[in-house]
Amino acid sequence: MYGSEGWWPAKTPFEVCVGAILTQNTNWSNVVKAIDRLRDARALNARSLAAMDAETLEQLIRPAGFYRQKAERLKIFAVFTIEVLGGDISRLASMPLDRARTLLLSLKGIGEETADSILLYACGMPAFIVDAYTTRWLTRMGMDMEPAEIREAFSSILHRDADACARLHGAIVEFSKQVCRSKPNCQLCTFKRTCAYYLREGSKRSRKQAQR
DNA sequence: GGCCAGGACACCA
DNA sequence: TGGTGTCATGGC
Repeated sequence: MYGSEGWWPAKTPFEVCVGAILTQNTNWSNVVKAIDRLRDARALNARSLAAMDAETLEQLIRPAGFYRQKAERLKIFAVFTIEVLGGDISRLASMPLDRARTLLLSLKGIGEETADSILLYACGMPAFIVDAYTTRWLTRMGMDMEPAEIREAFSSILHRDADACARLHGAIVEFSKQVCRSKPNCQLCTFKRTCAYYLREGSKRSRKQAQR
C-alpha cells in the first residue's frame, strides 16, 4: 500500500537526518514546520547548520519543540557530516553496517532509533527501525522482546533487504496510527498478526544462527 | 487544561 | 541496571 519510496518525505539524505533528529518525541507535522523554516532560510545543509549561531537555529526549529536540545544535536551532526564524512552522508553506506551504526551512536543526541532511521532512510542500509509504535504493538501482543532482539529478528526474516525494512517500518507506523474497526478479517489486525508470526519465526532463526 | 507525538540523556539508588 | 525527571511545542 505505502511502497518503499516517499514514506519518509525528504529531498536529500541530509534532510532525512535533520528530520530524524527533529522528530524525536515529536509529532511529524511539527517537524515539517521546522524543516520548512530551515529550507526557507537556506539552512538545510551541513555547512549552513554548522556555521549558524545557536540562537538563530533555535528559533528556526522552535515549532518542533525541545529546540535548545535539538539545535545542539543538529550542530553536532552537521560538524560530524563535514569533518568525518567530508560532507557526504552516503559515505556511511560504504562502511559495514555495524561500523556506521557505532559511529552514529557515538554522537550526542543520536540514539538507536535515530541512528537506524538515518542508516535506513538516508543511506539505504538494511537497519530495521524499532520505534515506540513497534514496541507498543508487540508488548500488547504479549511479546516481551528487547529492541535489539526485535531488530535482529526482523532484519533476519527480511533477508537484510533495506527496501523491505523501509516498507515494513512505514507500514507499522501507518497502521499503528489507525484505529481497528474490529470487523472480521480486519486488514489492520491481519497485518499485525502476520507480522507477529514472522517475527517469531525470525527470532527463532536468529537464535539458531547465534547458537551455530 | 490534559494528553500525545516517528527520543535521548543525565542523574540517582 | 533500571527508574525518573527534563527538555518544549502544537494539535486535538
